[in-house]
Amino acid sequence: MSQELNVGLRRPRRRGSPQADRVHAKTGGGAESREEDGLLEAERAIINIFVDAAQALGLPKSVGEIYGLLSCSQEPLAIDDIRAKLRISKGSTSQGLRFLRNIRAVKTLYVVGDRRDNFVAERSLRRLLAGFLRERVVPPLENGEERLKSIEALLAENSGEKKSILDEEVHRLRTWNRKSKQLLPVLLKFIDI
Amino acid sequence: MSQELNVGLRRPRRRGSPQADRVHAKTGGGAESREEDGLLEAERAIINIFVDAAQALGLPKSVGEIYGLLSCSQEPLAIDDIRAKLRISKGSTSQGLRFLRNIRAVKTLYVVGDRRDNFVAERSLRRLLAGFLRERVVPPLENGEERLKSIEALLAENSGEKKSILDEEVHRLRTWNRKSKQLLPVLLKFIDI
DNA sequence: CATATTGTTCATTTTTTATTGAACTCAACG
DNA sequence: CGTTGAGTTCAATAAAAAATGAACAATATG
Repeated sequence: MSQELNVGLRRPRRRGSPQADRVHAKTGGGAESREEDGLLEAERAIINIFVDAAQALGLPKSVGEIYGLLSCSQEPLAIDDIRAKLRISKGSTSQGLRFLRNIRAVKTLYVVGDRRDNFVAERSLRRLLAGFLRERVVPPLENGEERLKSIEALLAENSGEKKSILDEEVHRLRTWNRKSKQLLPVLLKFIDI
Repeated sequence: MSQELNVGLRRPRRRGSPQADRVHAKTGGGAESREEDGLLEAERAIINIFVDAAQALGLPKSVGEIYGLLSCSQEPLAIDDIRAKLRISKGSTSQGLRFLRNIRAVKTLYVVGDRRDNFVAERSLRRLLAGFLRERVVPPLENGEERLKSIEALLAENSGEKKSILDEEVHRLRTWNRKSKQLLPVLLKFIDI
């Protein structure tokens, strides 16, 4: 792609040949329209929603695919089921599930007589959000305070004309940091589903 | 980088030779430590905070650099000032400023006797957030409703075993969508700075 | 108008990120 | 304990995204 910011200015476009859509393009096209991978067209459309959401959050497409698939599935799925249905590699599947497990977006379920790990999607938006915040938002915010301290230290040994504006800037960033941390519980309180 | 998810599992690392840090690594190292680019070490550290924030939001590094620089600067800066201080290309600067203008994170300021566009950073977190939400969050949410409608249409012509679970799934996604839209004003009300 | 100054565009290049799959570890099972 | 099945790791590769900079407006200025 060219210089495009991929930042909502225009629609992202593929580079090479006009290519199949995500989650394996629909082939035939009957109303039922099943495929070799056993995914309904509607399922693929739902998965695409999660793929887009993942990309909006800066997560790899495969993470969105996996969560989307599990989210559409009543039964728990094992890694190899997921790999087969999505036609992605073992590695991606393993990595994606690891990430999703970390943020508690999926959990493993014990299935009697099955040695494999079986996964189900966390379907509560509240718990999903909580996991994401805990793993991905809180750590940078906590880290922020330390960074601001070290900037203050740099500024202390300093006395140029810029010092006062930078002091202000640090103060403002600290306020932002504090406010953001306060915001998290509010989010969770508001999202009650 | 190898398979790494870049997703908080581990620290992201550069690939090539052990390289200079962002915003041009500090060279000499005295307490004052100015550089050819005229940036104080503390300024660079602040800019780095914005670079990290940009990357967390899935925005290019250059966008973070530009906003960070403007945010540290008392006077408005013209494109070429920004380009020179950050040592980035004209193209990146222009694109980055366009994006920042779109989300109202910077605004142009008329300076008498100066033909050039001069930029200042929006320093209110509330307004910053409002712009980001309006430009980057609301459109996908609005679009979501349409996508759900078309999925319902697909499901209507369908009657397999999967139909009921997918109906449920669409219903759930619609609830998520609605809740998310309701959340936005709450955010803005809470962030009053 | 010619010319200079400012800013944008976009093909190309560089950098970063994601995916793949063969080689591995680790249990469970017989 | 060897073998099989499940899952992870990670070097290599492919794909996507960002940065560059020359060519191109567009506008002011003399």
